[in-house]
Amino acid sequence: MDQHYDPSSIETDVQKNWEDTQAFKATEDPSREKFYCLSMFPYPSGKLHMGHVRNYTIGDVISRYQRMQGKNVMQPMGWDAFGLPAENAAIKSGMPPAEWTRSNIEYMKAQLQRLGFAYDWDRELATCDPDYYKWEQWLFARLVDKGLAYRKTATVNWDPVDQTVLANEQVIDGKGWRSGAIVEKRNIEQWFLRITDYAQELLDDLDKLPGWPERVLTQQRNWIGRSEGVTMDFQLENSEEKIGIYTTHPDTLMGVTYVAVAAEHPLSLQAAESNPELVDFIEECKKGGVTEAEMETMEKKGMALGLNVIHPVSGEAVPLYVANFVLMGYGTGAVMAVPGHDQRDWEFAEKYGIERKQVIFSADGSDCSIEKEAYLEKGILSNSGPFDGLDSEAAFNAIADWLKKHGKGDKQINFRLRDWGVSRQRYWGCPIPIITDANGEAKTVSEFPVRLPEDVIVDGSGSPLKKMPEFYDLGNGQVRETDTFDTFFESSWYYARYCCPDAADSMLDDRARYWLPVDQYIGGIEHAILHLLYARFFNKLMRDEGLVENDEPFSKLLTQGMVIAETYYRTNDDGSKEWFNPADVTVEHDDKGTAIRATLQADGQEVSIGGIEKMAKSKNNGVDPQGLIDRYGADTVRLYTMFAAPPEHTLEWSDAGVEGAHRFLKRLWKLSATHLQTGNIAELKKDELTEAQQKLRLKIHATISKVNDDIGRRYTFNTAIAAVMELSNALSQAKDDSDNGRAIMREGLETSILLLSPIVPHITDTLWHEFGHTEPAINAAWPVVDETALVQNELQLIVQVNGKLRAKITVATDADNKQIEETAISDQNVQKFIADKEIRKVIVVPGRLVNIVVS
RNA sequence: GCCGGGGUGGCGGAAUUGGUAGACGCGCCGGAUUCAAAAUCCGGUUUCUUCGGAAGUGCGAGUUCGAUUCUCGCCCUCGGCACCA
Repeated sequence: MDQHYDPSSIETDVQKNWEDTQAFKATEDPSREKFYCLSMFPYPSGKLHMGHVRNYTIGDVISRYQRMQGKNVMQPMGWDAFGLPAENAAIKSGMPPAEWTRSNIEYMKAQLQRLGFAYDWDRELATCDPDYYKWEQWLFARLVDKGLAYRKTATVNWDPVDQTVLANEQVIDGKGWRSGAIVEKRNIEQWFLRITDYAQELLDDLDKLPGWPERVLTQQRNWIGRSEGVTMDFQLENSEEKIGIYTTHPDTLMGVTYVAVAAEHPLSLQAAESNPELVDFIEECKKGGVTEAEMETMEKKGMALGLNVIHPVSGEAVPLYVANFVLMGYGTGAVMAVPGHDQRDWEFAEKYGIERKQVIFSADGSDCSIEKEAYLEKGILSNSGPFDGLDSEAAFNAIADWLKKHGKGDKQINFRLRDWGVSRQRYWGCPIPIITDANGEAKTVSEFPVRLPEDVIVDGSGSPLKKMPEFYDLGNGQVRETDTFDTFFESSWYYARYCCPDAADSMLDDRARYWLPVDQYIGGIEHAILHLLYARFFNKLMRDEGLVENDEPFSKLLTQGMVIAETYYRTNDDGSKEWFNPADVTVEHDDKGTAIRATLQADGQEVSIGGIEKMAKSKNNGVDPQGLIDRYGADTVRLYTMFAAPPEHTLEWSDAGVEGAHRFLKRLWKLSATHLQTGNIAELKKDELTEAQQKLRLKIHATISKVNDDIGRRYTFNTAIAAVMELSNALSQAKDDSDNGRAIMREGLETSILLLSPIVPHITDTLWHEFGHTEPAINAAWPVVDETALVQNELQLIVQVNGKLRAKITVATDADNKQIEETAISDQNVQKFIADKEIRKVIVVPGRLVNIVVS
């Protein structure tokens, strides 16, 4: 065999062999245990970035490991092909989005293949293909029929210069990204899906997902935001008009001293007609930031409307305010305010001199004063008329019952989650299959797909569809919808379509019921809420349509961390920063290895070392995977990304680390080549092993056991690799030319090769053949632990005195505690520390340590 | 402001159930090889030290024979957030 490791030639050969033998084609086989491993599909933006490489390597390692465990593995790949970047590229280059997207797909597919991922490419799909999107049009039509999709007016960002709707990310500081014009809010008719109908189930079923990270579950729970409370009406004084409010603290109802409405509330707008000051205030509220962080920290402001409302229980009049912290979009746009028991209300009352009334008192007599801040604990009611003496919990029910009995309110469960607006006033997306007739009546189309015209010019002034009567004008006053779906629509069900990508007569078929749910889903944490929530919702919609049987689409979820890298910059005269790519910078270190100086290779002059940040165009710190693959081969790139950090952590890019990974592969190659030169190997005689040989075999089998746990259960690929590195270090140190010695070397090398094969599949497959195997490594059985190799006659224990390490002793495996104690105490160094002291206690932890406690 | 992660050598990280802190890799130092360099190989590498040891996992307490691990308080940092009544 060649003494020299040449990744590019072996990787080409191995990949060709996989392709020729259709090695990763997945076929349904009910007699075998299936394993569906899915990595989130990429948006075809042009070329792969490091985040993709990391994501897909993780998925590939899991897939290949499961395959070697004997499972029937399916790992597909496809393209999230609709979206805004294609339109932006079209504006810049004039290339139609379809063409741009398809050429990107072609290039990126070649990159994925070059990395050697074990995909079943026969299942490839692109969401911009009519054969794909026709089925979501079909499903949408079903949802319209069922009343789960409906049309209502909603607000969008409107660029008055470009005459187009803008996505949130196209609005920068309130201005259009291209025109710079001040963005306006416009109300237009849009389609919504009733995800709120599924809010409770989406919440409850989170409990069925123990294989999801806790923080994703928490984020989803918070997003759904279930709360139990009470709705009730406050009547306007001297009027028939009522204001509905929602509260989660009805127990504090008797402490209400004012009611506040949102700036956009009808009552507030009405009052503004005769109050110019109020008009100004409402305008001011519109301008303020709307993020949660801004809201929580901003000054609480309001204005009295000069009206009173009647307390539903006491009949007292309390003032009505408009306040900047009340949101029109949530609940009823009005709140009851209890300054005594809500900190925000307390601050508002303090500012405007409104009465604070205490109605909850501590049960145990501890301080519950509301002089300095609101009292937020539960307690006993007082100053609450008929409800005095009840505790908070009992009062919740008693007050709710009272309101219901008197027709003034009722219990209600609220969700933060709102219905999903799916209309986008965009071109490059799936057409919404709706036709509006001359009477303004919307109906679904009956033939699918509604094809998106692809031969168009995108100039940035609105969707081309709106300028194509041949698309929308159907005659007789019938008009086709020109909006397209939110691209989350496509990504909400692609995982199911992979099971049967060629199903021509239905959205899904029996094959989906074989493969689903996805056993392992891998993707970025940035999708923790929206994509994963929508996909879960779609799964339930498809289930209720009889298309799938499972309640949840993804049994296990792994969220990989970001890829980050050092940044380098120079500050220009005008204070702006120019960023330099790490590849163009040389870093000098001091004797300890601390970076002290960085220079630009081009001019040799110094550059500033910035922080370590997420790889991004804006900081020019991205590392192009292609260059690394060309230089080191796919295996090295795969090995480094899996070795540098556990999958959930951020991964800090290091060129030196890549070198190290490459060095390891070279050593493995060399060690194998050297061993193979020693010729034929006799069979191992297990009962004639020397102590050193036993030790080495123990290391081999302990490594198998460790790697099984690390890859199969913990997904800590970095420690699995470290374990094999340890084994290979031990093998290279063993200089043993005896028959048994060479047999153990063979065993150790073959084991290392198979254990590493999910991670670095090309070099291992090549070596596997060099070791005389005719079947490819992907079809080899996973190494099995030889339990007899793990048996030890003696083991090492550590000896502590008062918890401090003082000696290491070797004892027989079957020694009893008394013998162990004696050996420990008689140790010379231990004696030094216990000499003239009294032994108070000896703790023996079997197989681990002895701790001698002395006074 | 709220919610959720983190904090261990010069660096990335390891220590899985409370039991040898720093595995493995990088970097750095020394040596071998070389005309020389690259590559490769061998050895060393937490800090302090009177060379016996001592200290040490963000800071301060606590529980324990024993704490990176558990509890309480604080500091820093990263991520998420839709004014959530």
